[in-house]
Amino acid sequence: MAAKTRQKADAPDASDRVSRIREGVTAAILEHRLLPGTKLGEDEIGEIYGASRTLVRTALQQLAHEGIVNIEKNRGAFVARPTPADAREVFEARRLIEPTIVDHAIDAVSPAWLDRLQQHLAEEHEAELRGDARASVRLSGEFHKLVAEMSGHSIYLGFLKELIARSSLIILLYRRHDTPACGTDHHAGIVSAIRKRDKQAARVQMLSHLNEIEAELFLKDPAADELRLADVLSA
Amino acid sequence: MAAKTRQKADAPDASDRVSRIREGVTAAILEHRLLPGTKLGEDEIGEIYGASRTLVRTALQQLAHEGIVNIEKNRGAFVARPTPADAREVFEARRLIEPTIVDHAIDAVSPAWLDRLQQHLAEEHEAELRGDARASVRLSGEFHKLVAEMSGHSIYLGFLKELIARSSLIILLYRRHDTPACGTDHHAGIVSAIRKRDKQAARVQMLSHLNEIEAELFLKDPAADELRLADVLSA
DNA sequence: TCGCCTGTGATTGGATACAACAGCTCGACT
DNA sequence: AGTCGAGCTGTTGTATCCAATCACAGGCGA
Repeated sequence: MAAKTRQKADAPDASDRVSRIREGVTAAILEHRLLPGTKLGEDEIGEIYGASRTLVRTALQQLAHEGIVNIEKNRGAFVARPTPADAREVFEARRLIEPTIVDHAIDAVSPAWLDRLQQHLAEEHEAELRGDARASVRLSGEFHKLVAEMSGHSIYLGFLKELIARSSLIILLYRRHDTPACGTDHHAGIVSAIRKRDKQAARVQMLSHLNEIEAELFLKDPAADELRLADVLSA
Repeated sequence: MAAKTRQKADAPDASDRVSRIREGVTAAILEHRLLPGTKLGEDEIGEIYGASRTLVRTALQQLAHEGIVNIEKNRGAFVARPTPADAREVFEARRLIEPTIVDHAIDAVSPAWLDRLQQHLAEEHEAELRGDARASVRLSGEFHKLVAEMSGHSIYLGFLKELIARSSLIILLYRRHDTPACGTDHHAGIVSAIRKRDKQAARVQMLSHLNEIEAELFLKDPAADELRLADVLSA
């Protein structure tokens, strides 16, 4: 079963130190332990991971390319703060790509994959039951990545990883209520459609799932804190 | 007219040295002056651009993320050699994304943009007339990027840049005939549809354009040289 | 008191020095 | 003669060092 993990140059399991840093910081951002705008000092991170600035810099540059970190020249790296316009772009792209991804996933369906999906649903359910919001956020994103892996389409997978990472930041910034009951049921529905190999249903469910997530956002343009302040003062 | 170039953090014109290296190498790859599999030594490139290995490494890492360079641990960077499977993925992704992009481009149409498109067509035509294959390859890719810029959708633009870069490598590797008359007429047709704001026609033309490009490829699996050798020896 | 200016500390940008690894040559042994 | 192995060479990986830049604080002048 572990034979499915490919050992390509991409290094998905990431045994090297740069990947450890990258994944550590990514996890912290995606689990909302690091808020948008937070300064990511090189020495600071380096000390945490016991690495020199060289490696930290490499990791931060990769994260910048993925869009979850902004690097400002001579100022440093900060957790990205996506604008509402960014948010709309991200979700539009997801609505375009993800239905196609489930389509491919259904072509690749196998008992082993169904098991993995089912197991993932169980994990999500469990995290939600014990009220672990951080794990819920992470697992929710990983569900989509799992489907993309299943599709076997490495380019879509790469794109989706970026979109998921950004989505997590966006949800943190623009969500109305903090009800973490975002999409476990939806995910179950999608898995069910995949199991039945019903492409049409899978596409539709994926699409409506994404629409619901976006509908729960409050994408008003001056949403950033400093702009809200300006609003108040002008009143 | 130059006022349209935005000076965002993204740095599209790229005055810094890393970008100079990245764009130099990219151009060399996309214009087929550097063939797939070519070793890109750090000192070598550094000497060419008068930069230290630090900057070269940064540039190479970015290119690796874009998928046109492979970095093998402790071995160095090489011009990527996309497999036929990669090629199919790239074109499938383009068929998914680019029709949507022209759609958005039509929403953003303006006299200034139409001028730019028209001017680009003229450049492509001229390059083709004087038989400048390298310029033709480059301009052909830039046409698609121009449409993506016009759409104003920065995520699609980023994705497309990657796809275009990979496409150029793929075309180099798998093209049947070297007739450079690939798509200038198609591009003109697409521009015409954009000018008429005919989304349906634009989508259809973009799609058939991509299909024709892919149809001209010979995507047989053991296409790499070393595999052909194995084939011969087993016969 | 407010605003500007400059000095100082901290942080990043880039280059260089050192360590680790891969590939190759040459030689010895079978 | 062929093969295996040790050492050598050149390249990459990582750490550290110096320079450049920014942010802030304190002082000076209006």
